[in-house]
Amino acid sequence: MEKIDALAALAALAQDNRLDAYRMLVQAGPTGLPAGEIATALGVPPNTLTFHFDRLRHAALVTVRRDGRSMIYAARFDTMNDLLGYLTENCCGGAAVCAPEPCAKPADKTPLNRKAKVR
Amino acid sequence: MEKIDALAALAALAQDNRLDAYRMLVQAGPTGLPAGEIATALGVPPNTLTFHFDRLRHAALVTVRRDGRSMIYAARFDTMNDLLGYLTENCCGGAAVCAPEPCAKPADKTPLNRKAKVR
DNA sequence: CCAATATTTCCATATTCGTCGAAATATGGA
DNA sequence: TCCATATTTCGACGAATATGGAAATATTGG
Repeated sequence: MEKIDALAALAALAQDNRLDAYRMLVQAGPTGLPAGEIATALGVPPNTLTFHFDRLRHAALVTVRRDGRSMIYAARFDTMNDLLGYLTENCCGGAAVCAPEPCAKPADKTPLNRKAKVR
Repeated sequence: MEKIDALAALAALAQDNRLDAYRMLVQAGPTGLPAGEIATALGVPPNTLTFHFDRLRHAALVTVRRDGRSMIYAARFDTMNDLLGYLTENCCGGAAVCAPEPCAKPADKTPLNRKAKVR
């Protein structure tokens, strides 16, 4: 995942209503949920939600498909995985360092992971 | 990590200059880097960078300490780990589902992870 | 104390963001 | 076709963001 894509995904998730909507979709699984159901559950007017879904869609975090009169939104799990990968690689000193424990790291000044590609 | 903290961390990272600055700090390790060095490297005026560091600091993503005339900023790896944990738990259908593969999931309509705590 | 260095605070500005009323569009059913 | 339902598009608004010039603050060395 490129930096610009990670930036888009982070920005998309960094908003209350969007994070809530996205989490509902994640729990709903690949089946997805109709827009109206989410609007009702979150107490957000449908047009406002459309705005937020656009953001999530442009960040490749959700997909849409029409089912009758309803628009069914579903989470794109692959993108979240890519984002996690990006954050682990680029923003956590490498998975090996961060994944297991609260990040033990060397005390010397040599960068611990030259291997991490910096774009 | 609470939802509000995750939101703050996501918002803090969802900006070009801040993401760059944070990544520099991650690579620098616990030793950290002086503000001026980062300002020069990124080509951002020092006062603008102060603004961004404030955001990162309020999101608990970095710490500061004074060393002579310089302010040394350092990444807080623990917070990034918490964020990754939050995203995995709440936004990826549970680590067990997402970590290994591009998220294979059941086709039935039963929510796959009732266990995931929703705050 | 004074000058130089490093960073922050204050302030103004342009841009982007989140929100929602109102109208428009799409679909299914009688 | 006409109506009800579901969602989007349009337009406007206040709030929050990102930016940087200018001045203020803190620290070191002479």
